[in-house]
Amino acid sequence: MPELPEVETVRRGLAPALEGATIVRVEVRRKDLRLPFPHDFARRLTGRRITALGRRAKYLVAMLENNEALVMHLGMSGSFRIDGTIPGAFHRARDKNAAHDHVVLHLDHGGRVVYNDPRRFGFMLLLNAATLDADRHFRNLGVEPFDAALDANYLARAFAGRKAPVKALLLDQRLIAGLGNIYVCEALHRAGVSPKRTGAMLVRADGGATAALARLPAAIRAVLEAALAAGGSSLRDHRQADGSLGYFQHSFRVYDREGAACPTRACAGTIERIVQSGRSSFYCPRCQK
DNA sequence: AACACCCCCTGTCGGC
DNA sequence: TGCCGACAGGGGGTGT
Repeated sequence: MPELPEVETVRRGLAPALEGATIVRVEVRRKDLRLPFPHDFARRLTGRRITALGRRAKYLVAMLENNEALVMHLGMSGSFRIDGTIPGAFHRARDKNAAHDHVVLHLDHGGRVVYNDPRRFGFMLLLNAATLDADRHFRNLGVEPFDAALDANYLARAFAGRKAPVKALLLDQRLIAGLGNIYVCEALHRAGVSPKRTGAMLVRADGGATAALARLPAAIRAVLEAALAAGGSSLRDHRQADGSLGYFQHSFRVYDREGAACPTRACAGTIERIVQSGRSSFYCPRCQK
């Protein structure tokens, strides 16, 4: 499911259940997800206290007292739910898709955090917290969208000479970490930039950002902020850890709206769907140039 | 290097 | 109703 707003919403939902809690038992119900579970996964988690739950890009990072970090990626269909009695947290009943409950963390306060992932594109890692940034999953990650380092100059340098379409470049986690297909489509629409434009086309001959490129950082942050305020987007009934449904999908301007009228004021365009690097792009050919 | 394509896996939906 | 192909919020590997 998740892009940055969804992962961050999951983090906020799980934090009351995990931070300060000690893992007393771990159930691992299969040998792997997208990747094999780390060696001695359950044993290495058992008895450990979680000091903080953070996020980097689309990764959740649970810091353990013993200087290891439990890194969790939700892939396309991963979700967490909280079972049992946890002060300050919401709970929801187990659903019928319990067949895809792959990991259960039993915590010392009596509650459980359950990882469910039908497609199993998610994965978990146990890494040395001190050298997390050097791990192959982290070392190439680009700037966080809310970091001030994401500005017109950064994009101009990153896009210069690139023949790939801006759609693909914004999806590249090595440039900006945390964007996915939905929010790239939405940000491009807000900035009035066609997903088909190449990186190089958005950079001036002198290496500076074009006006269109300069609109992107604010457009990215605006859509992410709005999505965070809505608790993320819920597709196919995906629920947040607290059982609630994010509702930003009702605010999509282009994503999954092929054939609909462009919502831009005074634009008479119609949203189209095209495929770029194997993934759908939704945009308005009229107001995105 | 940079880019396009394929794969992992399961579920759902639209068309016939 | 059932079957079948297309497609889905990600990311990593491979080949050109």
